[in-house]
Amino acid sequence: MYELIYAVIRQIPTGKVATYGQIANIVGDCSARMVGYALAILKTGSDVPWQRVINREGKISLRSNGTESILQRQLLEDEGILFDGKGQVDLNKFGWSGPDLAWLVANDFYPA
DNA sequence: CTGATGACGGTGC
DNA sequence: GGCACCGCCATCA
Repeated sequence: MYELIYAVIRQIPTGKVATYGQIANIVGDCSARMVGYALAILKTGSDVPWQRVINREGKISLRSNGTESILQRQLLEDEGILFDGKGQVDLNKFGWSGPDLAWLVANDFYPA
């Protein structure tokens, strides 16, 4: 059911990040909460780069656990994404512009 | 079936 | 600029 959301997230290139709202806007048929929930039920070992999805503040969203946020940050830094002193990502620099138009058309995401 | 919850976001104060 | 509230809708109890 969340394949649609996962498919979009998989399009995020290495070294870029996207916000929940961005994903929701691309998918179009769901709210930001759905994106977050989709990642919440995502199990470890998935091929979905969930670490590249952060909130609109450019910060890593804490799960109920909260400890994995550290891992998420390390994964992002390993991809070349830098954090400022407040642990935030510069969306203006690492923000994802969205998937290729060709990909959108191929997946029937083309905006009406 | 009904009510509560949540990796969020936008608006209002 | 920071904080409180409301809306979003699939999942869970």
